Amino acid sequence: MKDRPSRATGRPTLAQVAARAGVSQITASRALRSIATVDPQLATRVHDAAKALAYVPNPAARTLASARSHSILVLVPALSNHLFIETLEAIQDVLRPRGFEVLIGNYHYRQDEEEELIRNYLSHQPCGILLTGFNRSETAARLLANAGVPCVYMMELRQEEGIVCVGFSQEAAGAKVAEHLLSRGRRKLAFVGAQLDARVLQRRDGYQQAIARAGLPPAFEIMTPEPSSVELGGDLFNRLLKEHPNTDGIFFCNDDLAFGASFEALRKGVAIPEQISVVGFNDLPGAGQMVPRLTSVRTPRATIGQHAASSLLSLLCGETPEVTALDLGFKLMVRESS
Amino acid sequence: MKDRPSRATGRPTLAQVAARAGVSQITASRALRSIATVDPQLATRVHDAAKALAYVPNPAARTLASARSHSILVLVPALSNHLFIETLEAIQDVLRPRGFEVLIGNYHYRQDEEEELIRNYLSHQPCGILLTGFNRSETAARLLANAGVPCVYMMELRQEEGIVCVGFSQEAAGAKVAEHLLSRGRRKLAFVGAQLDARVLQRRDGYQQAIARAGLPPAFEIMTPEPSSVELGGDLFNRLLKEHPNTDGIFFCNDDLAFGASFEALRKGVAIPEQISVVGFNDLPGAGQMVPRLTSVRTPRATIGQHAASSLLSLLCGETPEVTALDLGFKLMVRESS
DNA sequence: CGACTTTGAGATAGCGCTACCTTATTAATC
DNA sequence: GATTAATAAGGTAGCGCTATCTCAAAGTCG
Repeated sequence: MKDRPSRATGRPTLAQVAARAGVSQITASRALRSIATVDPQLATRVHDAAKALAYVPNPAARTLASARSHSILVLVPALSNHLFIETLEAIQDVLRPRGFEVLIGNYHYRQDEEEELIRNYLSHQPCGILLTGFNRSETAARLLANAGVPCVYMMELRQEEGIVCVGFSQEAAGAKVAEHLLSRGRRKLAFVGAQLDARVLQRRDGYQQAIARAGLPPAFEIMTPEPSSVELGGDLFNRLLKEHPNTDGIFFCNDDLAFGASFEALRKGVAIPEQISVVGFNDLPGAGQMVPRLTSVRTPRATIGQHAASSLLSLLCGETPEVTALDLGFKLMVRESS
Repeated sequence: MKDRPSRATGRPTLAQVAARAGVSQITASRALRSIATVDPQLATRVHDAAKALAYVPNPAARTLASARSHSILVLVPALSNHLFIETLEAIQDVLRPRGFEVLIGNYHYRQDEEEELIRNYLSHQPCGILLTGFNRSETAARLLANAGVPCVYMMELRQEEGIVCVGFSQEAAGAKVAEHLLSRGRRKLAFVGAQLDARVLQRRDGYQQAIARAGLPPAFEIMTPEPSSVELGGDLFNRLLKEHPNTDGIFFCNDDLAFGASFEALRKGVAIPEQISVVGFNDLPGAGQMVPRLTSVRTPRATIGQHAASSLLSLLCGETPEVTALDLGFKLMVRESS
């Protein structure tokens, strides 16, 4: 048994820790991984030795030997949206302290890119994957299934055997917005959506259904696949005013669009909320400072990240959560704009 | 020589590729890594075999054997700031197609957290590191130096032997803002800064120096270490108006603060730019849509990421760039607010 | 109380690659 | 034409860990 520092990094190896603790290498390995079958007294000796040598395990060696890394892949459709940043941060706050490394994959709302990322990152043998929603290519889904890596889905809910997900009902949120606008006496409603991912469409559906339930004609829809931006919000608002000048309530699929619309309204002298009520989505920082302060749906994005990460940890321990579809709800923040 | 699929992933191994190509494993390895000493004809055979088997190298094995991974660590002070997201995206656009994996470390503007991230990620033996600015703990700097990993510094410039950096002069940008406000006839200037990192202070210095050069008294400063936010911008603006009601020009250290101030001004009826000129920094998306449209300094954050990544790649090839401090400049976007 | 299980520790053998050394082949030099 | 130098391929031996098997010691039961 050799016990010398690592060739490359010059850092101590497990063999050195074992030698110092006076145990075999494999016992040291087990002790450091907190595997039950090691005597507590020996385990303490090993931990002391590791601390004294400032031992840090070599992740590559660990991954090669065990065929599973300690990294967790998180796939999000965008980083430019503050929404996912907060989710990511919450995930990291849970996983990093427990010794997991978080790999971030941004697929820019593109299925082919997501597929490519999955293909690439699977070669790193992640021990778990966090995914956004359920809408992905057949191939991507098959890759995930074949890999046999535990997955947790975020943002959307689905009651299905073997699927663990954390989110809220996008439909219910859309419905809530419709009910709010109706309660304000608005009757000529519109929906403005961009970057039409599954969740935007679900919100739209919930919104329209609530309007239908109230016995009103469907909301006019302006939808574009372009990426959302403040600027686009202004453009779509102008288009809406031109096509349907008597609109009195608008649900924007996200706050960025609503911000842009608000600026245009200020500029054109369109009175919000007197002439038109405006509601956004996500309650991004800044929504409460807008002029007028923007009504928006606060989504539990940080909490979703936190619970998704925790659920994944449970799965890694072999536990099966009793609640497989965790609904964290949402909150309509009513402000001046409606 | 065994040539069977990987135990864990079931995926083909290098041995299989070699067998199929009728060469030794090491030759296959060299061919796939494009090492010159292999016959072009053999190399083609190897590449064909790899393609036929859909071979993907095992990064853990590669890292363990070569004591160097194919991952590049990028350390940024925040993800919540759109600025760094754009830089990150540009970095990934350069590095991912070349087979490098990008590891993102967010240290939340905290030196101790940066140090911890460096310590942690060095165990993954990254082949290069991209850092933000030069301001870090002694320990962090020593860790980096000892690791012997090529580094490129972003956002700030420093002419120093052996340091490769890509950015722009924060001082010059600050000075440019001062000159612009002075050219608009503003004489009672202020500087409002939050999240006081080195770059904010450099902008402030440049701003004050330009004011001094014009023979005017220094700008009044409101500075707070709190994280920047739209809301904070409004608060600091109100504080400034109370303490120095005759201020006629404000340089906000970033756009978020300027946004918040603009909203407060609208709400209070403070006329921008008639009563006070306002200038932001970074020219975030939305600055051009604000009411009034915000004058801001457009920073080359995407280009910085792109060039920093390219420079790092050069260093990895053993090349030494002739320009070690690449100044990408900036552009003052003059709009309605000034 | 002897056969059986349980438990904790160690020895061994890789994981899938690449560094390094060695050998075979060809080119270059006097 | 013998010696040296350059070049290209292969053999071998790990990288630093963990899975798996083995074995001794201690507990359990009818």
